[in-house]
Amino acid sequence: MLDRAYLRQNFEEIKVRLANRVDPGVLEEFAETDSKRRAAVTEIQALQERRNELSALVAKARRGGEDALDIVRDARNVHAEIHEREASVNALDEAMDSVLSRIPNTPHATVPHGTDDSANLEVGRWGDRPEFSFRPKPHWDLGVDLGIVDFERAAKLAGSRFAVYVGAGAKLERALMNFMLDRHTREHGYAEILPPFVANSKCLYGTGQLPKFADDLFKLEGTDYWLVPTAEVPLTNLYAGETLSADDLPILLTGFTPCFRSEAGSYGRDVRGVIRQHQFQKVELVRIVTPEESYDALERLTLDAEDILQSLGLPYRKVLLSSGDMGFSAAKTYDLEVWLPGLDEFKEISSCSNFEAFQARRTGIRYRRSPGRKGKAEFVHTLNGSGLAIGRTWLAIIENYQQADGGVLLPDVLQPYLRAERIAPGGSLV
RNA sequence: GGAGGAAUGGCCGAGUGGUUGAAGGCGGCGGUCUUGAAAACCGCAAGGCCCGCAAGGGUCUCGGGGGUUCGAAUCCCUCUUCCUCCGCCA
Repeated sequence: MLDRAYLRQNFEEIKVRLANRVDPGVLEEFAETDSKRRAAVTEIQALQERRNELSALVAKARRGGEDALDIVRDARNVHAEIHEREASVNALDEAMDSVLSRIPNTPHATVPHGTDDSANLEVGRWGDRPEFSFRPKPHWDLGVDLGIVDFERAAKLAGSRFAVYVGAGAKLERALMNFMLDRHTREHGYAEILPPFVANSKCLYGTGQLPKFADDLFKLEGTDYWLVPTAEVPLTNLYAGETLSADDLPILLTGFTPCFRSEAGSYGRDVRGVIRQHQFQKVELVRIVTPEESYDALERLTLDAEDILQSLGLPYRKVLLSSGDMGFSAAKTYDLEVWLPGLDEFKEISSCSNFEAFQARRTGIRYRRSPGRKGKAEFVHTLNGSGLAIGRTWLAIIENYQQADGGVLLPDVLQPYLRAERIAPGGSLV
């Protein structure tokens, strides 16, 4: 969330910056709630001051051997009045939290203004699209023909939008997981984390999925557990509520999890293949840094994701999202879109964002510049990005490396993991 | 799942109803001494919120929430987490 005082003091400016991102009514609700709350707090604090004075008088009188019954009577009245007003102060506090949690992050100055993806800016392109002497198949045909993915049997287990990976398909998924984690830990300096695949409400609130996007999540009935929609949730919340020292930063974390998304409201979109699933696997990158280095960190984190695409020889483009297309919590986002020859389009495979202090405020991650207790604790900046979505990498590989005979070549870097050079037309690794 | 115990500031640890926002120690910061460092000694140090241009004032905070009381770190209820024992279990 945004800082309450900062929002109050820069209200008109922030209103302009959030133009395409929030209903103006929500900002008016903030201003109104804020002034109501402050008036109520001021009142109740004056009453508390009166109560404390009277209590001190009672203590003094008792020490002098008097009973001070009249003072006690006054104090009792003040106590009752405080009690009465407490409820409305609490309600205003909650209203304040509620309205603040519905206000998205302010876009960075370098973010293009716009209402949707049409204002996005392509900032880079890498790799040559493969040329085929035949018409390249989409992965759903290719994968099913090879027998390495099975949608019909997956439907028996869990329904639509699930996949069962079989044989070389399963091994390819596992190889990608290992390759990505190895690369990020060995070459890019990330620490590997294997977190729980469920998280509680507080964590999802902290990273911004709740309260607004509960419909996108799976919740475990009768519990406060949610299936994680991304490893961003556990990795960022790892340090929730902690005050770190400057020496601890930057913190670089990578982790593999399955990601579970209800995909409510996406009926009819990307229904074929493994583009949009209720469960997909992903290796995530998280950086926790000081405010002054967060934009440099965004560039580096994005390059870490790009390195995976380049190592795998997958052509892609890099897109700077417009203010209208960015996620709720982000201040700046790059999307990496991989080329899919079977589908004949670029498709998002990684989304790398700087959240500035937005998530740090919600999760309570602070740090101290100078050691010890001297020096105020400040909020850190958090960033994350996919490094990469494994399911989409899987399909990008089979579509880009497909051969005329129906087989698939394997990128060099994966061959040691799979101990094979290609997937033969029958689906076996050879 | 059952039975007990615990939770205090950066860390350890006192504190069972009235200047205790909190002794003491460690750690931190500043200083004296020293060529420098160490040691020793002296001193300084919590955060949130509200009012205020400011100086400053007020209020809340001893795991979270609620209650008793004129007054709660201290008494009661509840939740969470951790520890010990029992049961179950990959």
